[in-house]
Amino acid sequence: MTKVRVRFAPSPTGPLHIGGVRTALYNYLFARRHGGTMILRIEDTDQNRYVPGAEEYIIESLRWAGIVIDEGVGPGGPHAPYRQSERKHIYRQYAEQLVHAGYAYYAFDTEDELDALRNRLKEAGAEQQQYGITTRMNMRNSLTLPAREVQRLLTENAPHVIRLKIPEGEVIKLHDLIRGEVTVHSEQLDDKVLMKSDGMPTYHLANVVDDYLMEITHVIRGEEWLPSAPLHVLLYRGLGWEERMPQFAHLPLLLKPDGHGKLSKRDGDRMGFPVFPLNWTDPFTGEKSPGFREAGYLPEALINFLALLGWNPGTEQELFSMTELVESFSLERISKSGARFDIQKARWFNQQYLRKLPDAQLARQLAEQLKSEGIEQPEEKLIRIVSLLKERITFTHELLPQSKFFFYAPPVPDDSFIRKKWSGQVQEVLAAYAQALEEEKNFSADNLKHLLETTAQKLGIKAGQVMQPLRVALTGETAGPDLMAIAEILGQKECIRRINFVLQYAKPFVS
RNA sequence: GGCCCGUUCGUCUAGGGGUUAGGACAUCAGAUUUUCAUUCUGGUAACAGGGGUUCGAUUCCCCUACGGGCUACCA
Repeated sequence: MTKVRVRFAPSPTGPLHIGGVRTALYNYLFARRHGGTMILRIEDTDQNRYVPGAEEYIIESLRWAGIVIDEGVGPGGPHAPYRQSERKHIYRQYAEQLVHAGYAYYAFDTEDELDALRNRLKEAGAEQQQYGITTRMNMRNSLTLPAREVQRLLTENAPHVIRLKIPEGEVIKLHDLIRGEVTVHSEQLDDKVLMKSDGMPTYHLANVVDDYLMEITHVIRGEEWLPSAPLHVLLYRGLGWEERMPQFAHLPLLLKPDGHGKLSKRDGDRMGFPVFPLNWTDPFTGEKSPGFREAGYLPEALINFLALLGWNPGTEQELFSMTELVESFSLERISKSGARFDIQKARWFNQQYLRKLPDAQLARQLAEQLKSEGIEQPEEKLIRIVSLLKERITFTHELLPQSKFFFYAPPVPDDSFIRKKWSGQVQEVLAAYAQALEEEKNFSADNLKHLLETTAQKLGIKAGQVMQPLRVALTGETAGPDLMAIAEILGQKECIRRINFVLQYAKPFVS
């Protein structure tokens, strides 16, 4: 096999959709698996839909996700430029080549004329309203107009497009690596515009020309392109490039978590999760879209989650590093049907990956969060705190809220809690415990626990019965990590102070 | 509407002519724990329907239903 070359070819019309990230990922995995090249091409042939910042957003998203671009916009390469707007000058000659070979034609119809055609067909109850085999001879184009008239219009620079001339009565077959044989009758296809009147190519022409020129071997893209794939086959054929036509693989779509249709930004907003890799603010409307990065997802977790949405390794392994994904990836194991987007599973992956993070790294994150509160703490202490928390959280941003009591003395406990859990006996044990802590030299969790047990025992009660009150005294919470480990970190003075504070407060309730 | 693609637990999926139809997330129950979480154990839960082919079909074929995509001088 010739050297694998694949491309990810988004259009810069807004933030990159999460489905686009998955498409990029599969391209990347396939390239790496076969020692090939991953190319980024920007398909900005629609000047009306261009959104400033979108291209940068795409590049930053891929970088964050760990998808490395070998060639294309960014790193450059032998086929530069990789932005289609900058390649504008190269498309027209191919379109004209098609015209000369009889595979395409000039069309001069105005928008009104096209509308009229559609309406006419609609009223006549036609199955499809298209500019094509059955209708092209009724329109104003180089097939119907005298040659001299066409020539005149062209030299006068009259607005026109170039349309593909779909052949009649042909069955177009293409082999899709995921779906197998796909068959379409040419009558179903319309005479797609190849060159627009603004001089830009449409997607169909540009993608075929560029894929050929850039020596793309495999086109891996979303299923929404499947219906136009036969058209592209015709283009390769007309251009005389059929020999070097890339292989196609049309990926199943990412679907809404509930209901029907493909995943959209609305679903994320509605159900409270991102559908974009990074935060995005629309430069025109100011509308904000949340991103996975800012929502606290680790790129490795998101990638792992995405990889398994539509592909599986055939083993029971669930956790994959990028390297492992590369090793096991294959197009054959991509499923054919769309995959519902289940954010629960994404959360689970994040939890798994968060646990694997070194304590020092989590401690740095916590230090960062504390900084915004104007608090500074020794790294060594933060590492101890973080090690207590890491198995209990899903996102790093939970670090601060879950550890606040280490840095702030808790407020007085709820009256209702006191009424339920407090007693003279509890009060007595806690007082004795605070007393014992005063004299304690060894402030290790083990020792503190032992001390609590013996203190409680002496007063004829089990340690378990004062655990909860003690937790509230120390942390202000009724749930949390191992209390004795917390006490150890809090330190002698702070523990005693907090216990005494609560003792004072609770006195009126028990006397 | 037309065309194309698809359909295994709630979700992601494995499997495949004869299986107790497997795993993961979620969910439920139990165990552990000073609480919560974790962890461990166990449970509930699926081959869309109808016809063929076959000794036998969830698996192969056809039809129906349902779902999705496309149907622009957008990608």
